[in-house]
Amino acid sequence: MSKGLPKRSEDYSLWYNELVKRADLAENSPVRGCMVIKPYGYSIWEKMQAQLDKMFKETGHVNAYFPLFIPKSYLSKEASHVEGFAKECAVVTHYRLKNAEDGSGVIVDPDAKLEEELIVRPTSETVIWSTYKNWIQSYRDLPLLVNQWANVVRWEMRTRLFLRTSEFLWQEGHTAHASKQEAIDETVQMMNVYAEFAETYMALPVVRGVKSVNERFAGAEDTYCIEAMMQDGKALQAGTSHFLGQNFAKAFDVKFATKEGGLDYVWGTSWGVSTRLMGALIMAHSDDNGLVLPPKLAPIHVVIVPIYKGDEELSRISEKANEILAKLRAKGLSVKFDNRDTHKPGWKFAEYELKGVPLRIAMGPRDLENNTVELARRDTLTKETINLAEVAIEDYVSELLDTIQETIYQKALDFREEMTTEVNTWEEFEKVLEEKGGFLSAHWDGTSDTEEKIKELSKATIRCIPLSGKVEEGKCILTGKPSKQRVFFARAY
RNA sequence: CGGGGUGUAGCGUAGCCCGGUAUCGCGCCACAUUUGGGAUGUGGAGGUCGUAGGUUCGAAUCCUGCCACCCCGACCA
Repeated sequence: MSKGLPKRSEDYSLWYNELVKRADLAENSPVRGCMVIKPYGYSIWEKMQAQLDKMFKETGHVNAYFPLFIPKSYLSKEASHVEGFAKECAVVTHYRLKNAEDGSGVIVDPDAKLEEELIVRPTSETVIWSTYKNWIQSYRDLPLLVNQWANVVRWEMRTRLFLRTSEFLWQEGHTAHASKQEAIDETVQMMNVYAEFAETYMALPVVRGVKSVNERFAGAEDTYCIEAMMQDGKALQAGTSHFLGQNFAKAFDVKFATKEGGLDYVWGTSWGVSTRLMGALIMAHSDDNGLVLPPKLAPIHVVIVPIYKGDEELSRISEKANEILAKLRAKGLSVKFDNRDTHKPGWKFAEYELKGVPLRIAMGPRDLENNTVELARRDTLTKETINLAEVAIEDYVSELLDTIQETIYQKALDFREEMTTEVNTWEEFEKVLEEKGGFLSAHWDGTSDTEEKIKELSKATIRCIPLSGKVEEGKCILTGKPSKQRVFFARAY
């Protein structure tokens, strides 16, 4: 491994790719478009999962698991849904291999062709709704609030670690409701859960909004989303929540007996976030020294690095270090004491910076003499010396971690604000997009044609119609037709 | 899937134009000296040059096919 990461300012995507690999988050696999998520990367994902799962349970959802394979016929039941996914589905056609007669290895046994081909799920609406048909008879069975943690496959042309891979991990919530309003409320609620997760845990400020018709989920009536801004000025969709109307209920004939004695189709929602959040986390906060992780998602909060000459000194430092370690752990913090003698302190400093550990405590003979430790913050790269007689280290560290979490969030928020520009003419739009990037808050006439045209001309898409957006009369940036609200445009991942 | 680029040791590379069995750095192993920001020295291990063919006495090098990866488009979370 060579020193130093590529600079963000020189080659942002190279920086990202290298960082993902060098920080031991993930690597490319032998299978095209798929990734190996390495233990360190996976432990961040596990922390995300744990928190999200808790939030889902708190809002009344339960977990279940549905099959990986979907009969081909299911996918064609909802017309716009097929259209949305057909181009990127992996298909299972056979169920057996055999040895080639010429000894060249195994081949697909042509006699083992499946009666009906199976699709590797690109998303599970179809299997789940076909199951819900049996689970729902009466309004008493509603609402049905189910989530599943799973992998899905979308055969992507161009892949990038975490941001877009052919197989990825995610959660998909699928709910069924007796009324339209209740389903809409659920959709909005889950968007808000995602937004809260992003902001509080990932320290990632997001814009809550609704997708335009072009950008919304195939099969949905409305797609709500959270959009984040990356350091290179490109937007990234961090989560989506869909109001499905009665589309899937009608496609899979899911009806229920109403309280009033009638029979009606149920109302559905689905919502998901994926390992793509890992990409967002990396691109939002990290710097040229490596990862910067918000304490709430960092697998290791604090690393203690001893500086010593000889075994005797190490054992004296270890004794003190273990005391501190015990105190910090008692506070519920994840602490690592790196007493490996195979690497020098300087090497370890660089290593933990690369991996984004929020706080580093260094302890050497001088500290032992003075009863101090050196505390270094990953986010600001600043150091301070703490006198252990004057402050309770566990309280100090614990508060500092909270400060770091806030600082990272605030920095990302400031950046997002700075990268959000109101534009009023097409010339301005093109200029800002080219020279600055970021979100462009602009008027749009509300038609798909115009959106399409803007995309062709500028490569920018409507990221969302912000829920907190300024409602004001204006003229469409491209056509000059009347508009009632500003929407957010950006080039996006 | 279109356009461009790259495949040489675990990683990064030189050599390719001009054919003669592979260079350097990092990492790895051993020993010694080191340890408050990626240590130094000495010795050592490690390569079917992406892959399959072809040309040739001889191919990393020339030719053809295929594969993978990267960048830019179209598609998407």
